[in-house]
Amino acid sequence: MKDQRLNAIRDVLSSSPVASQDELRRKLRRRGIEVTQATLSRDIHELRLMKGPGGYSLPNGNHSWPDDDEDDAPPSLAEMIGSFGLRVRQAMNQVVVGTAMGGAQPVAAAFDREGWPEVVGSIAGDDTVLIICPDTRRAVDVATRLRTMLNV
Amino acid sequence: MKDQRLNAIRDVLSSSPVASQDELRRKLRRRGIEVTQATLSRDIHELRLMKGPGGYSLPNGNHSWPDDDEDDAPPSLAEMIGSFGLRVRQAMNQVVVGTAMGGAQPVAAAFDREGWPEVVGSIAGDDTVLIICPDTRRAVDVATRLRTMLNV
DNA sequence: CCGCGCTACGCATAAATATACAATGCGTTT
DNA sequence: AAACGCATTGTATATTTATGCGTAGCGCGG
Repeated sequence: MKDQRLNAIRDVLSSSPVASQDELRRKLRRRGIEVTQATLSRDIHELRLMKGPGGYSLPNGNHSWPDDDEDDAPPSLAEMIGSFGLRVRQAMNQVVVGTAMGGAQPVAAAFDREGWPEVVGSIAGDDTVLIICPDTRRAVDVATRLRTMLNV
Repeated sequence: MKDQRLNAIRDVLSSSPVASQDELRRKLRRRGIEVTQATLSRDIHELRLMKGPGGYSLPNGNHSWPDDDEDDAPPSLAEMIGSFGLRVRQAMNQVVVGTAMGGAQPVAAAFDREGWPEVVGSIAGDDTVLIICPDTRRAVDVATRLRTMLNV
C-alpha cells in the first residue's frame, strides 16, 4: 500500500501545488488514500521532497545520489528511472513517463538499451517519454514495473 | 543592514549545510550578525530558499514550476494555440495538434503548465504536439476544447 | 505454534517554522 | 513640526513538521 501512496503523492504534487502536509493529506483522501500527517512526513523524507515558496516540489532529478561512483557501464534503466523519473501514467496501450526536465532522452535511451519485449517503441521529448505497447494489458504491466523503479 | 544580512545568508548557505533557522542564526552570529529566528524566516521566504534533505539550499536557477505567487504571466495556452496552432485532430485516446514550424515545443510547454487533469502527458516534435488522454471520450473532449482556441 | 526481527503506522508531543501584532526609525507630505 | 506611509524587526504565539514510543501484521527458523 505504501508504494501506491508514494506514487499518488508524486502525482498530486505534479498536478497541483501543495502547501502543507495536511493539505496533502486532504488531497490524498479525495483519492481514497487515508493516512496521518506523521506518515506523510516520513514519506516526504523518503521521497526527498523539497519545500519552498509555492509548496512542496519533486526532487529536481539531478540530486546526484545513485551515480557518482566510478563506473563505465551505461546506467541501467532502473537507475535512470530512479534518478529522473517523476511519475508513470498509463492510458490504453500507452505509458507516459514524466521525468525531470531534460531527463526524458537519457531515460528513453536506457530504455531502448534494455529492449523489453512488451514494448513496441518509445519516443522522448524534454521531460516526457512515451512508450507504446502492443495492447492495454502489456501497458499496465510495463507501468507497474516502472512504478516499482520509482521508489528506489 | 538587511541586504548585508541576506548576502551573509547566501554565503553561509553555499559554504556549509544549514539544517534549521536556528542553526543559521548561530552561524550568522559568529559573523557578527545577530537577529531572531522570526527575521530569518522572513529572509528565507524573501530569498525563496528551499528546504530539503540536507538543509536549506539556494533557489536552483529558476525552477519556477509551482511558483504561483505573482509573476509576469507566462503566455497562456489559449494564446499559444491561437498564435501557433493550425489544426487539431483526434484518434482513439490521442490528440494531435499541428502547429506552425517550430511552434510545437512552446505549445507543449504552455500545455504542461496548465496541467489539465484529462491529459496523461504530451510530447512535442517540430510542428506537431501529441497529447495522450486516458480514453477516447476525454480525447474528444480535449480536442473540442482546443479547437475553440484555434480561432482567436 | 512460538518467539524473533522487521516494516509500516498512529498517537502524542517535541522541534521547527510562520505570522499577528506592536514598536521603532526614516523619509515625505501637509 | 506634526502626521503619515512604509519598511524592518522583536515578541509571543499559532501552525506545521519531525520523532519517540507502542501496536499490529508478516515471514521465518526452530
